[in-house]
Amino acid sequence: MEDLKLFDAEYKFMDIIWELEPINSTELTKVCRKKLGWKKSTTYTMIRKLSERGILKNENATVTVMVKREQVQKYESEVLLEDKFDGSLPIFLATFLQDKKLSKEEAKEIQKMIEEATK
Amino acid sequence: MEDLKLFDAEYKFMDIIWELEPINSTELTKVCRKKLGWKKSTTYTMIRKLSERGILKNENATVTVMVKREQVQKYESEVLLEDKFDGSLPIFLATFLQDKKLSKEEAKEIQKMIEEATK
DNA sequence: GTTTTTAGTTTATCACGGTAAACCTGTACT
DNA sequence: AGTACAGGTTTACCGTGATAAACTAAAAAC
Repeated sequence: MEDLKLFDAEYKFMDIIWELEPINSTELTKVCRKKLGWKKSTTYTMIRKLSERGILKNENATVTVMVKREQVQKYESEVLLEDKFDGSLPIFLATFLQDKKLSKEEAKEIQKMIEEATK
Repeated sequence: MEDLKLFDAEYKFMDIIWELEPINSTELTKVCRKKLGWKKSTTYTMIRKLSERGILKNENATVTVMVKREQVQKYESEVLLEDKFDGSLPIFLATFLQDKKLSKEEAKEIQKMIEEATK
């Protein structure tokens, strides 16, 4: 699979694209100038690098994504769990929930998801 | 609070220390040489940088940690959730659990933790 | 008393992520 | 014909994380 690891600047950039795609590339340079303070060439460099990796596509001056936000989120979660928590969701939760309180709604939502993921 | 963000090399290094601390610094250079392929000076550079940040301590040639593994794990989890999932545990879980199955034991464990974190 | 080892510090190199200047080509407008 | 702008590419600089060479000083071993 393509490498879904996004560096910080790449992620900030993708965040904009996920929100606005499909978007004209010149328009995108303007948004990035405003939101990230980037020069035009910086945006085009990013576009090129990310298309080389199959993360997005630039055709006829229109930028569209090849990889959905969720795929990246999932990938990042799995890497974190794998690297830092021995791949164990219970261990992750035990650590994460320390000193935290959940609302009844959140708890219910989660219980339901857990049930549905149980074989 | 001190900055708990650890870079990749720092984390690999801390992994060793969390396992072996308290450990003599010369001994540590040998372990790092073996497990990470590092030269002695690299290990000492790491020791110095991490002690400047209050992550560990080196006294009388004995290295001990000031920050437990769990604190870093928790910090990293919170940053990921905050940055990538809008700080929402349900959203995180919905994404993470896609195409995943949990064993009955895992599910039970998790249900219990959720209950206990509910006010 | 000389060599070896321990326990570091100072200083430097290198790779790479982040950012951009400079340049180029085509097209639309005047 | 000349200017303006869209839509890029080529090339490069800069900061910093990762790694280490070279040097030092004290203690231990011989």
